[in-house]
Amino acid sequence: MNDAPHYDDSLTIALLRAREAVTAQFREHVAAAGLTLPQWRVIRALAGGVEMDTTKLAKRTVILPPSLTRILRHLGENGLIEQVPARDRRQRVIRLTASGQSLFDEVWQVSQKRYAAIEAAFGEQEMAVLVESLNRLRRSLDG
Amino acid sequence: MNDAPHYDDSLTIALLRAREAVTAQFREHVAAAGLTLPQWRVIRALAGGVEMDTTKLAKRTVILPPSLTRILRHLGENGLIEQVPARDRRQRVIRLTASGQSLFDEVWQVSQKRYAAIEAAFGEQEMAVLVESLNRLRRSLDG
DNA sequence: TTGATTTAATTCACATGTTAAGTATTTAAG
DNA sequence: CTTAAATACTTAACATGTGAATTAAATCAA
Repeated sequence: MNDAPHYDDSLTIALLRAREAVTAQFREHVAAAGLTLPQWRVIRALAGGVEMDTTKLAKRTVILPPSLTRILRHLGENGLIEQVPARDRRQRVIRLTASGQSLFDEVWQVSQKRYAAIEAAFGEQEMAVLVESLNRLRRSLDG
Repeated sequence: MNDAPHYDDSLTIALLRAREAVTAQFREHVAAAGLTLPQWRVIRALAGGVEMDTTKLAKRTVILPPSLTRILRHLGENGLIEQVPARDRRQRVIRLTASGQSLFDEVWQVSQKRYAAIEAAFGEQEMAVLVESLNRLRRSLDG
């Protein structure tokens, strides 16, 4: 009926704003640890002794390969990650250093609290439903 | 119970991936028109003769002021937007040129089809519920 | 009216997002 | 065994994200 863009109702904008609101809950304490949010996603993916090559890491953290290359350089320079020898010499297999795991442990404690606070504010049940819905949306578009 | 990060179930990652899947549906035809997605958000916000200052535009398009400054420079150089004299001379009030509106009309036709396709794939009802849920999440975190 | 404060926008510096092209290694075809 | 194709990353170039500092104009207090 109305061709005018209903801006605030659009899915794309709603996703942007929701993401902005959620990341804001984590940005402060992650930055206090000297990390950006993408860097933190990488650290988090490797926590607990996980070893992973760049391709898997990129998919898991939702970071494009060129960005990940730069992020791994930063983290390596700060002594938070190290490279593991791999059979396939094209691959870069990465893991956390002891220092990286320590930093994870610190930041993770606060992150858990923030996550719990979001669940408390929004509703634990509704949050599970929302995550399910988001993942279903993605599957319906990928396939 | 389990301290290990349940990566794929996390709200932040689910939001990232869902957004990635949705924007992928629009990126191709927007790029074919010579626009990036943030540039398109700005064009879209101004469509139909809307005039807006930078602060409102930044909030509406979810683009931070420094980014918006650069985007407006690009769009101005391409003759898609122009400045409107404002009472408050600190403000930059912007509107589309005729050329900008034409480009909007073209791209918007395809965008509507893509949006409809997403609704068809995911479900119109579920989509409305999802958008409502995302906006409620945001309100519960902002307040 | 003057001077301090607030507001609007830009600039700067650095990090990430995005696409295309390039390099090294592995796999597979012949 | 040799070479073409595929794979894993990296580099390059440009656009945007992000926080801090800067500039210009409007507002407010005294």
